[in-house]
Amino acid sequence: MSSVLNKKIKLYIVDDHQIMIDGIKALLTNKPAFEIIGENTNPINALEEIKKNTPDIVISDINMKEMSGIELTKQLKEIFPDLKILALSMFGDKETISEMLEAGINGYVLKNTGTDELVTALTKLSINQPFFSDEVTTEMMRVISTPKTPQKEIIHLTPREIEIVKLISEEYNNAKIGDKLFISERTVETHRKNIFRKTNTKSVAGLIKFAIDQKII
Amino acid sequence: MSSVLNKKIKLYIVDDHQIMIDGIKALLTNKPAFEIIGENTNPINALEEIKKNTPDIVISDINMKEMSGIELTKQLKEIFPDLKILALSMFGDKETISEMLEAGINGYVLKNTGTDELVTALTKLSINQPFFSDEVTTEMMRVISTPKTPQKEIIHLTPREIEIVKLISEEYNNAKIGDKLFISERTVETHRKNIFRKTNTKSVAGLIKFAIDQKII
DNA sequence: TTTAATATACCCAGTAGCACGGATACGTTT
DNA sequence: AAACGTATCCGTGCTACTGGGTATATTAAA
Repeated sequence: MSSVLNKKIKLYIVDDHQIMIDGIKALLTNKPAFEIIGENTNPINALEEIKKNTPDIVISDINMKEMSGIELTKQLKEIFPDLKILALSMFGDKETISEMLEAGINGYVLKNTGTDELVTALTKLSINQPFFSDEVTTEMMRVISTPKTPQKEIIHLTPREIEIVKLISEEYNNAKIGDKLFISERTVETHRKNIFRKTNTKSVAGLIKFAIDQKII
Repeated sequence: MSSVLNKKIKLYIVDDHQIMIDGIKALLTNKPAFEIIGENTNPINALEEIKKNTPDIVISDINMKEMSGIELTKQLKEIFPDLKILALSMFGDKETISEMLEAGINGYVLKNTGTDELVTALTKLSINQPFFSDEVTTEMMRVISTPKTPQKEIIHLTPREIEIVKLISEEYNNAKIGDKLFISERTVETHRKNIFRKTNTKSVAGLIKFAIDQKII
């Protein structure tokens, strides 16, 4: 704690939106514990600046044009494992939270939560404690408590099979598919058989639904 | 212009995100031409406050929990047709822009554009001129220049045909469908034929994609 | 090196779906 | 009332797909 009292906590702000940066700065003007040593609307430039003049905490948006906050976090953590990173985001969806946690985030605050929360988060992070908005925590709990993953077994199709599926979805018949791929119609039939077996479907109808589900088409 | 010089332009800020409100306020602190007479993170409450103490310009976010900026704009414009409304949004997608224009928006600024732009927009609006961010303008031009709408003709399937489509999508074959609907397999085939003709598809693959597109399944 | 997976190809028997016929019933328009 | 469009129904053949095998060359993994 003593170090916290003796010297200011150096902050660096990365956010696509200048207004958001200004908002954060406005919030912290009357908080002498914090000192903003830099800001940038471009995460790539921010990365370079942080390398030269390293802050204690980086406040970063997640959804940015040039580079995602997830990527930025990964790169920063690789160079400065002790650097604290506070994610600031509009959304608190499962995937993003999971990815940010894996990247090594120290805190996650939703942009629509109270302003005090930001200060609380920064204070926590400065004394090596994590901080997450309630909504984020709830989402995290939900993820953890989910009875494992629905364990829908991963169906693996070979590259060739995926090609065939795509052509089937484009309404080609077996003969045409054979022509297109320079293989015998018999071979196409074999691939079809294997595909239906693997995907547990018994008609093109089911196959197409599978393909859409798997984002093959 | 004289009125602008003589008295301050009264602003009201509506945004889900307190930080964003603070950012806007910070931006305008050294702009004596503007006076912020109110702010709210809840558009419904904002609507009530604005009714009581009406500003010259309302700066509003578009994507808000309780009520969209589009709805807020409509309601405000109904009561105060001369009230200027400046939309502030993360995104500049076609649909949103169109809807906002229909609602009677006076300006549209993207949150990730420069801070000066906000001041420019407010100034323009105060002298009864519209203002739109370049990105928004570009998108608007694109919408207008688009050769009409792709006019995808509405394909009408009869209730019976829709039933058939559903059953096909569930991997039933013609015989089973006939059994289920108490009709001959031949009749099912006729329906199929007509469905393929109407939907301009030539295999189940295309039909399923059509059905998903049309939200039949 | 043996094993497993992938991609290729074929045969054959059975059948589902398609093309091409034709038919009846019902409502709308002229 | 006649004409028209739409929805419903049915039969006959032919073609394409299905499902059961078997087989080989290549590559990746153990």
